[in-house]
Parts: sequence; structure tokens; C-alpha cells
Amino acid sequence: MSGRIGASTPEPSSFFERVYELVEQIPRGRVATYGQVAALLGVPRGARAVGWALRALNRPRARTVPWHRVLGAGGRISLRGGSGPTEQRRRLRAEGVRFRKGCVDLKEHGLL
DNA sequence: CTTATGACTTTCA
DNA sequence: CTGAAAGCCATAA
Repeated sequence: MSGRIGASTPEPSSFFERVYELVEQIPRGRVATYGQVAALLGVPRGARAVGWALRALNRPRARTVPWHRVLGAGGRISLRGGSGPTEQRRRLRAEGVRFRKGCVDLKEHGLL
């Protein structure tokens, strides 16, 4: 490591790490949308990129990232197919999140 | 460098 | 409400 970045600099290697860090900071009982996460990262239009980061969690190397706290626009579950949506809904419910017609109230659980 | 994919979002019919 | 299309971002090949 010659002249590499400062050791005390968290320096995220990729956009992924930034997403993980942010999602990990989401308090229990609270939910955020892809667009919100992307916006907080500085990319209001990077909702897709955020989806890519979470999708990587599917892989066996996943860390303790509460991906189930990330929903689509309007607090709606974007995941489709597989046991994704079911698992997410189940976990959120276990955290005290109330569902409204299959959607979550961002007014109550939104990041504010 | 270009191409293709995707756990997104918004708009139009 | 449902369905389709376009736009934008990041990564992998």
C-alpha cells in the first residue's frame, strides 16, 4: 500500500458498500424506498443501482443488512417471484410494521 | 469501449 | 386498477 488512501478513511470500495452502510443504519420498525436510499447516496435516479446492491445480498456472502427494510416507491414491495416478497413482509411485520393492502405506510414508517 | 441485466420510478393508454 | 414503455444508474462480461 504505497500512498493508498488513509487507513482511518472508511472509503467505500463500491456503491454497494455505501448502500449497505445506509441500510444498516435504518432503525428497526422503519422502512425506506430505493429512491430514498439512492437520493441519500447522492443519486436521486439511482434506484436501480440500489436494487443491484441489495440483489448482491442474495449471494452467500451477504452481511447483516436489513434488506427487508427497503421497499419500492409508495412503500410497496418491489420484489417479485420466489419467497422474496413473502419473507420481506413477514420480517417487517415481525418488527411492528403495519401493512395497508400489501403496502406500508411511509407516513408512519418512512424515514422522515 | 459496447452490450446486457436488474430487488426502480414515472408517465401514458 | 392493470399493462407497457422510456429514462437513469451501476456492475459484469
